[in-house]
Amino acid sequence: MNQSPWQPITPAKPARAAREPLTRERIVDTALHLLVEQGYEAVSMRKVAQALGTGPASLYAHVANKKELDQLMLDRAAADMKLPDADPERWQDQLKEAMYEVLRVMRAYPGLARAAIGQVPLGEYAMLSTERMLAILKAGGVPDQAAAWAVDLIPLFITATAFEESVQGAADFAPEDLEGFVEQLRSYFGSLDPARFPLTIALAGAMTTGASGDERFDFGARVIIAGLASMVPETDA
Amino acid sequence: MNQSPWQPITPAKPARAAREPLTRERIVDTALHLLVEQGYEAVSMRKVAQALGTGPASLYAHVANKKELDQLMLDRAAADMKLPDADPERWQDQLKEAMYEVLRVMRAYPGLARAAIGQVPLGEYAMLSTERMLAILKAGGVPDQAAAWAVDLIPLFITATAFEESVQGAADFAPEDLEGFVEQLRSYFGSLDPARFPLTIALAGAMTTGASGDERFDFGARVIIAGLASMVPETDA
DNA sequence: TTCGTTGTCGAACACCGTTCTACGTACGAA
DNA sequence: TTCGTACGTAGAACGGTGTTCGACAACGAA
Repeated sequence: MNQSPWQPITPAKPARAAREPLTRERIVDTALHLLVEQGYEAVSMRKVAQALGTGPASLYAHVANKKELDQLMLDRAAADMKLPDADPERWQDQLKEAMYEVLRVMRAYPGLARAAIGQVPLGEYAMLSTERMLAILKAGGVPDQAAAWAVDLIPLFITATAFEESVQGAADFAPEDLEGFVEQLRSYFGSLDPARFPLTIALAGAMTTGASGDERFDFGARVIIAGLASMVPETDA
Repeated sequence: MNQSPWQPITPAKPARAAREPLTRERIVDTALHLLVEQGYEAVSMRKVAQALGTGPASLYAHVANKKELDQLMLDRAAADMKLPDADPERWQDQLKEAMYEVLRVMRAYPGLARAAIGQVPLGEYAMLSTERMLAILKAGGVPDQAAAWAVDLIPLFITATAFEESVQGAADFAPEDLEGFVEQLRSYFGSLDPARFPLTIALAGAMTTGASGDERFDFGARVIIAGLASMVPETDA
């Protein structure tokens, strides 16, 4: 403003020096903020850059690519997870608590599951969660190999659940239409050919139960925990 | 060729009438072929149209959008699944067979899991698979509600597994590098801070076992089947 | 002070799904 | 047989994506 407009001596001193510099941390912060605010679709390199007042190319000095940014967001989110200390007396309850806690964080960052699925979580916080889950399993007497695979299976289940929810959440219909959709589904099941789909028809009600809420997730958690419990070698007690 | 080039009487009669017309079936065929040949990334509306010798806009007369095309591919693939007839004596074995069969088809169409996850499979063939799986579960005495949720949980697990594999398959490193990657992973686990990651270090070997092959999947299948078995109410026998 | 390294960032590339719109062709009605 | 219309075709374009290029500016070391 106070400079001659016809002779741009150092063109406006872009006020960039005044602004705090771009860092990996600020980028992840902004990305997560965008994720919480507007969902996973909104987290594009362009939108993150725009939110930071710059162009997309600038991000690549701090982040290798979008996938790495996803991983960084994931690990930042993993820091929110508070898993219980292992208590041999209640390992099954604790395992379920832990599963709900992971799901809670996944839900807090809708769409993050999309980044998490199929990626080995190597971030520090994610690995701390794994460590705690291993402790619970070992406290319960689950054999080493089973425990090792379980800490792969359990996040897989939770992530897939969260992914599913995020897909449905990102779909066109609003959550309040969900009940109507389920109703539609149930009547569709009921209208099938009874000769070919007898069980689907008979169980139409059961299959469409628990579309919202945690009933389905809780069932999966129970199945997994019971399955793991069956692998604990019998000792005394 | 045999027409005067300077006076295009009926401009070349675009040989389009000679070509068989576009149909939904041909589109799905081409898309699946592309999927098998080049992976999920290659299945774009543009590439499918190009393979059919036309432009992307033409597809929209037969297919609502990409998502519907994904669903159609999925159901076509589901037609390949051959699930066993229910036999009460061997329901657990049969359930595992069924799970492997679904996985086999998912693997035959790499990346299809990406389309399947989070979608209620309503196609005819997909629902026939569900029906057969319900039959196996009911033959085993699994309660109705558990069976109904199980036919949701089981495909979720399989799809997530296939998804994971397709992500790793689409990654930069070739499958032959996988062993090296696993080795790297193991040594990374081993180099962690023993005070904070004692179990991760102790189980580094177990956690990196079965990266390729079916060991991990088999474990998941065993856990789920055992968990379901524990829900079968005890009767005689 | 000069040099070289490093972060910044507008522009561009090659894609993507989808829509608009003009154009032919084919078919039913007159 | 002719006409009108409705429908499938498809080029072009819109707005979006991740990523790369290359010019530029800022700063620390020599």
